[in-house]
Amino acid sequence: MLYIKCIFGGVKKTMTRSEENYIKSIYHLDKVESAMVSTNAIAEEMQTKPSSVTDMVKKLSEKGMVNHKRYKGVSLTEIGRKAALSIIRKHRLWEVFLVEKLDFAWDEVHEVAEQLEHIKSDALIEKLDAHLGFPRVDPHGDPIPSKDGEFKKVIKKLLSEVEIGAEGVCVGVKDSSTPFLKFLDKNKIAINDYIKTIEKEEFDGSLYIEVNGRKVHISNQIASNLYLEIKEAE
Amino acid sequence: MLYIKCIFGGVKKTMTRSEENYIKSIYHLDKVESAMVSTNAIAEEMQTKPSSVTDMVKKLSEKGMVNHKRYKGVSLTEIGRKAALSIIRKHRLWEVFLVEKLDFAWDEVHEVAEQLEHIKSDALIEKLDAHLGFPRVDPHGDPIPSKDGEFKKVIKKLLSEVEIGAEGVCVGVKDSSTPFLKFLDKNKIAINDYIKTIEKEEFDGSLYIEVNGRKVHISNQIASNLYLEIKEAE
DNA sequence: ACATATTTTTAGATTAGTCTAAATATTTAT
DNA sequence: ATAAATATTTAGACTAATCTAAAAATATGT
Ligand SMILES: [Mn+2]
Ligand SMILES: [Mn+2]
Ligand SMILES: [Mn+2]
Ligand SMILES: [Mn+2]
Repeated sequence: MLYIKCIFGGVKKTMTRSEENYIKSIYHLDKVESAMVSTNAIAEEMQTKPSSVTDMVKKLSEKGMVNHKRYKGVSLTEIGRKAALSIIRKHRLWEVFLVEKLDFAWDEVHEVAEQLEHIKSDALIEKLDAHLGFPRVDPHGDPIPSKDGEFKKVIKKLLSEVEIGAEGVCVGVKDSSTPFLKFLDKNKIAINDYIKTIEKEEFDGSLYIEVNGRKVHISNQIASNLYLEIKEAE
Repeated sequence: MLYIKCIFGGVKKTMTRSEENYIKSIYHLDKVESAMVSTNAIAEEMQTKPSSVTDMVKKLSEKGMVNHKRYKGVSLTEIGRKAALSIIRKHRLWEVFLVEKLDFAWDEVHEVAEQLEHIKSDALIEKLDAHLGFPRVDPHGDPIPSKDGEFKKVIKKLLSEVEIGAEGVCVGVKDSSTPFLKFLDKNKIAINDYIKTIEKEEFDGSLYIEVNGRKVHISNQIASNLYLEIKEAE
């Protein structure tokens, strides 16, 4: 197994690729549910078996990356959270690189970034960050954590959940799957477009909207996967 | 273990990171000795034990990447050679990227390229190649194989082996270690500099040369690690 | 409350890659 | 040509990461 030293929040830890993938999964699950993360949920996310998860969770727990209460689930420690953010930072910076510099489409970058995020070199990621002009968000609108794990909180709401008449900049997608992103490309809806909600169809919950002034009719499923930045009314 | 399909010379093969590193080592050893490569030589190159080499060689042999005669050593098959060149291509393209785009010094890129060379994505490496303007050589002057394993043969000679009075462009280094590259930086000797040999010191074999017109005195050890492109006298 | 269903953990096996120590083959030197 | 030295392979063990099947804990429904 390949071990290379890295620094997370000032604490030197060495993690295998598998450990990193688990930590990242746990982070993502932790965010949406905010309770303890269940073994089955991790297994589902990682496309693996619950028994494998139990094994890995034990190891991560011994390393101080997660808190584990038998039969009750896991949560990230501060070190684990920092580690997760470090990997997410790398993943998103590489995604920016692939789209901005190498001309990949935004639906093609995930698999490669999934590999690149594990390259171990602090100098590399800092120089990459500079080369890209210190981007704040990735091609899908997701924020890029800073070196020490901070990130800008965007006040955003799903298009399906804003009141009719609301308007704002499209700042992200919830689903990053190829079919969805390709749909958006085809319908010329992109990050940073200005969107107004015009009317909601009672029957199917579909939405009449304006994208940069152009009228578009989208299903409720589409609307449930697009984020709008909402200006707080003062 | 992580397996991702890749294409080498039209033949789909999946190789682990470890297999790739072995194949690359065998390729490098094969080139200098051109006889069969010995188990101990591979163990030395890979910083591992002969018994581990034997195991891996068996696996590579079953996969059709090397020919193995028990107790006699190994040589690469055509598929193995193509695989090695594919990895070397990636390694050197990434080195160019690190130096040209991310501002790494030429003595800092090897370790990171050693990781990046294993990223599996044909699209990635083709787009990277284009992004870099299809470079023919890496920062150390080593040629970059084309997608299908061809590369330009440079007629080059070690500075220590050319006759006195010979002159030509410095096209590469034999040793790529940090101390040697830093020495060259310090003494302002770089790839593409024009070098003339003036005189050889009988006593220690050291060499008086001119680098872009500037007089420099270098030891025989330095001269034995610098390549000059020699113009064939017609 | 208690039986049933679900979730989680344990036990034991498997594969890749490595190691040490011992056995075997080859090379070298007398 | 034989013995000694060297090189290579085999045998057996170890760790990391996974799996299946079975056991144990927790949650759910009536
Ligand atoms: Mn990954
Ligand atoms: Mn993304
Ligand atoms: Mn490598
Ligand atoms: Mn190089």
